[in-house]
Amino acid sequence: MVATIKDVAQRAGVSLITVSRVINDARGVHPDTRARVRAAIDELGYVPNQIARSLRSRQTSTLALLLPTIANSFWTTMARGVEDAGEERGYSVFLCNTDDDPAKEARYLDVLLSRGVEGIAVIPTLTSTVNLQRLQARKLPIVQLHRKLRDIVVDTVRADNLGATQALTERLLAAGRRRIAYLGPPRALSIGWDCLAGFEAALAAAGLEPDQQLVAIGAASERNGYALMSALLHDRPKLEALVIGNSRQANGALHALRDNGVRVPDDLPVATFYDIAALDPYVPSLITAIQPAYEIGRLGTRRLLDQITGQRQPPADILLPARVVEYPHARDWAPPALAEMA
Amino acid sequence: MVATIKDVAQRAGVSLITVSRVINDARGVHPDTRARVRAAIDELGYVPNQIARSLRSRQTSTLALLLPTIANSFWTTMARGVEDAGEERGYSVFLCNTDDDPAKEARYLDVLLSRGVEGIAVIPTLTSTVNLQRLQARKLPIVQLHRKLRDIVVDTVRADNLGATQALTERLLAAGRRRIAYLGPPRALSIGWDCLAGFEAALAAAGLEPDQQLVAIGAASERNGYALMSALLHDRPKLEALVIGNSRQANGALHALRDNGVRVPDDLPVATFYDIAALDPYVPSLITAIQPAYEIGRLGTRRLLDQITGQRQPPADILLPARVVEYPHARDWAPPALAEMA
DNA sequence: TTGAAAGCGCTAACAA
DNA sequence: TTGTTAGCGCTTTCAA
Repeated sequence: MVATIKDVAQRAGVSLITVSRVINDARGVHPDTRARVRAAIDELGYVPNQIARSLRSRQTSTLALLLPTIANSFWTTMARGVEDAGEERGYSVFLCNTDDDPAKEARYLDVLLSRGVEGIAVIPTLTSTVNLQRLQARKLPIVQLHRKLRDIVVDTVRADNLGATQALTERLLAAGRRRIAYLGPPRALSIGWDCLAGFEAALAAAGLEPDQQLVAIGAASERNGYALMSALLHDRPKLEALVIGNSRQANGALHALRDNGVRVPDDLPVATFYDIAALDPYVPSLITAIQPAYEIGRLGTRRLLDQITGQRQPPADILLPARVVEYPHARDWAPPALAEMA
Repeated sequence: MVATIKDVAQRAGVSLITVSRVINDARGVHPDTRARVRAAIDELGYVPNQIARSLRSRQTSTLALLLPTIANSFWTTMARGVEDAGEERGYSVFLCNTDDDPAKEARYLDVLLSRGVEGIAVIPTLTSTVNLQRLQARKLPIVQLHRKLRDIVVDTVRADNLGATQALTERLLAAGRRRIAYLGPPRALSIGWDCLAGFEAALAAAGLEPDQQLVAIGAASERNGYALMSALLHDRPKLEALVIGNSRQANGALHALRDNGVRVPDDLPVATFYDIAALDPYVPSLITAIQPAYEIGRLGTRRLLDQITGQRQPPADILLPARVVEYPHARDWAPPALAEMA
């Protein structure tokens, strides 16, 4: 059998509680006693049973992250921020793939409640409100990441999408473009609303009327990006530039441009939300806004941990700036000299 | 306070154990009683405490996956397979980023042991052996994914890299190429060894002597892929084709080819391990072997769960076939007709 | 079909 | 500085 605290106590010739104090680094244990207990722990290969500890102390040192899917590097970059922030404070994280399905999300919440997670970071679906209200009723600390539901008041950490889209648009304006089209996700999403607002703000600042004929809005899928782009090309051939508010739509739109013989950026400069680094010399030159996925996860989780440890602050909506860069940009590794090689 | 089994029992007018039987779907409870208990559960919003349950029953219904990093879609595709297989049987999964650091791996193992995970799926580092032996000493079920350590006997599920590299090489041979170079990771890695063996097997089957001057081996990084490729181009200008055994090296090598004005595939056809779908119309045409990451995770976890539930079979080394495809390949979505659009 | 008693491994509260 | 007692919420064992 696996060693318990009792075995350690016997071997060290002390009581259970003394061992407990040693493994919890509590003060008030004589250094000699401590050393004896430590020795016994090593000899037995004792590992404290976190389950028993949790049952008694009501602390599990676990968090959960509900995310659309782990099979997408944008979300997992964020997840990595969550994990790292958790690890800093001794917390483990359950990752749960909701597939953006509220029912699946609800099922996971039961599991997570039964496992006693101390806080939940969530990238909510459009209709997560009821699920999150249930958590609030239990007073479970929550933080929203990346997306913001309006009908609920909780800490939120996300990118400044309005500012980013405004910056993207300004780059195109600065290059002398005027007939700028916009392609983005539905306004019902916080992101969709913000991106469009940023686009319009930039136009307004330049003294331009937004032309509704140049605004194409639809579901944030690759397929739909292709469709919307095709329609724009068909109806409004004289585009001078393009802003895209979503990276999946951007993929589809780039396919459509390619299929229609439109070269990027020679025929049409494109500014978009995007984050791909793998094969950058082959990607067409783009102006891109890179959302701080890792920082969103990390800061959000720190706020969550602050809630858990009782440092409750009023819920805030925190916006982190996106970085605007041009692709292809410099490699993050330098090609080594030939002489360096073995 | 949160409702416990005791509250439910009181409300339903039965004993604790009867409630326990209901939530565990045990037989031998009168339908009427069952209904009464169910009603009490709903009224109180009772969720069983998995911690208490685990302490008593010694079952946590949790697994762990130790992987290099969650911020890489190859690993998370595999992780998604692990999660889905776990969910099928009611298991939650802890994901742990080892960053390929055995010390970090060891630290996570302590946490996982203390949390009572019932099994561990691991993508081992080169020097994980000691860590894994510690688990074996505790009789904790293990499965290795994707990589195979030689010094330890446990279930392993991975891609048939030998067969895949052989198939890649054969494609180039079938196209009439003879002076084929090979660029891959160190032989000390199971993958490195297998890929090189597959390359050589294909040459041998075609009656060709492998030319050691055309074989470049080094660390599996993008930077190193660039360096190895540059050296090959410098020393052996008359290459007719290229096989690459690792996707990070492939990225670097493609950079190097581009920087040296070598067009792919016109000047040099390239066959490689690769898995990128995002912007395929822009990626140079490649022959690629796609490893079944999801299936590796899923099958491996099923084997792990079989071990846990006592269906122990002798440890096996299971090879799943890789798919060989040519990039750019067909989109997995069809562009919609313009008429379809709103 | 139902229940009473014991105890999983640990820590909180109190005592010496 | 060290120890004793009780009990976290549940399931196992045994009994009715």
